[in-house]
Amino acid sequence: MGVLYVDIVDDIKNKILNGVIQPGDLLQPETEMANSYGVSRTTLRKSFALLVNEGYIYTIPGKGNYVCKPTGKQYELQFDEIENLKCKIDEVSLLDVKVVEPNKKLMTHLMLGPLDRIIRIRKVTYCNKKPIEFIVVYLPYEKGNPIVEDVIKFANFHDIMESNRLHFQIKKKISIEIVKPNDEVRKHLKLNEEYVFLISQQIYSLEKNSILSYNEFYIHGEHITLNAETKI
Amino acid sequence: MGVLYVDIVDDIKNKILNGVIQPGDLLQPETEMANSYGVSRTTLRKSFALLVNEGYIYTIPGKGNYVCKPTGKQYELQFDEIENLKCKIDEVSLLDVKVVEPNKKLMTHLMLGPLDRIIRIRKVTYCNKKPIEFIVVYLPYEKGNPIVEDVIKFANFHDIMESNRLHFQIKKKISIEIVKPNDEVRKHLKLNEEYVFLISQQIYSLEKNSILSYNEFYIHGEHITLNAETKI
DNA sequence: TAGTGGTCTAGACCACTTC
DNA sequence: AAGTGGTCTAGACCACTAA
Repeated sequence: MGVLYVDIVDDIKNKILNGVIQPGDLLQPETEMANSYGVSRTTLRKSFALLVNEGYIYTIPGKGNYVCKPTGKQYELQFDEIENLKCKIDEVSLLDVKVVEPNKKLMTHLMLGPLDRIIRIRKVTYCNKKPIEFIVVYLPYEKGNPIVEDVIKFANFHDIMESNRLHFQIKKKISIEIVKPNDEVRKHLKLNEEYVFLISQQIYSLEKNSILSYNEFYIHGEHITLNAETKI
Repeated sequence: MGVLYVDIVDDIKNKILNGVIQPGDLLQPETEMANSYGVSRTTLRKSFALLVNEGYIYTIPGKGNYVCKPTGKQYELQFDEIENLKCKIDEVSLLDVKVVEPNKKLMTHLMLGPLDRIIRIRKVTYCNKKPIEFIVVYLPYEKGNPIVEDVIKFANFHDIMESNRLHFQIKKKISIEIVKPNDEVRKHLKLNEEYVFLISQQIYSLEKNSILSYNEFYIHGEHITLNAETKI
């Protein structure tokens, strides 16, 4: 007896849960169902929009609305190279900034050719005076690229984006692995035989349809836990 | 010149990107903005619904619509204990099924007391005849719990849910860590000194407001990469 | 051609915030 | 009391799917 469209959503959810409607089933036409609920088609469609959004049903124009088959594999993960660390950061220190030639991996991740040049920025994050994260940022070399300065100035990419009004126009992908770090990484993180989390991140500009940055975060396993949960 | 509400969405996105509207800004009232676009308030509200959904604006009833400050930390992650593995599974072998007493960790994760009993099911996943994943499933002990059989029968939880019509009524949380496995895990995975991914998973029943299961997946680092990306 | 969902309108009433 | 967003209606026209 609350809001109509919510009541309808709940009712349809229940019908799905109780097996009255099965995954794959075709629902009644909108007009018909609106009548049987005693609401306007507009209101019913608002309910359907919610159900689609939450993954309960899907629509094929000209055909009808169908009950989804459940997947339940989709999780939401929050990741920020600074805030996700378990401990409080003392310092993010800049190691070096250098123009490098691309190897195969970088050419792939930054979508560049062998003649392009890349700016590499390396940082180490300290926590209780111990190095726990080794960050490598690769940027396509462009004369006077303002992002380079920002990468040096700001600790995390989030702050860079906020400062730059690139805001909504970017897409990021990450992949999470365990790796045995090479000597370089081991030296900077003062590790012996431990394995580390490697989170590689690609940042796309939707506007220019190019890759803004490829980053690698090597994180001491003890200092990070990633948490994720399914939505609704 | 396409669909009206999409054009409006694009226009507002552009205004945000070009700084014409800034994060935190209050937008014109809906009625007013509908007039200036020359559309009905209903259509304008459809545009706003999309912008809210994609994280561009948010609404405070009685006050107005505001431009969001960007976060860009939210990723979507797909996880399934079987399908995410890099290699093809030969076999999922059942090690044992046992009623165990809860330790502190289990009491927390399953929200049980010290007198409750827990069913523990352990499995090993093989790939090219090598063990690569060690699975431990903990279920609250209930007489004739049908899930126990399903856990034994099905390889992954997804299939169990599909078989059980619990479908949409569950919520899952995972946390991802690197751990140095104990002797037990090391034995089953035939490991020496390697570290492993530990993915712990809690499965909630929204219906009964209880925890259906607590699972641990120990996965050989070489055989899994988790991928996630920001939405939109 | 008939049926389906997709878009859009103009107007009504409500609850909430602000003054 | 005035202004805001939240809900809801009844009806119109369109594009697509299917027989």
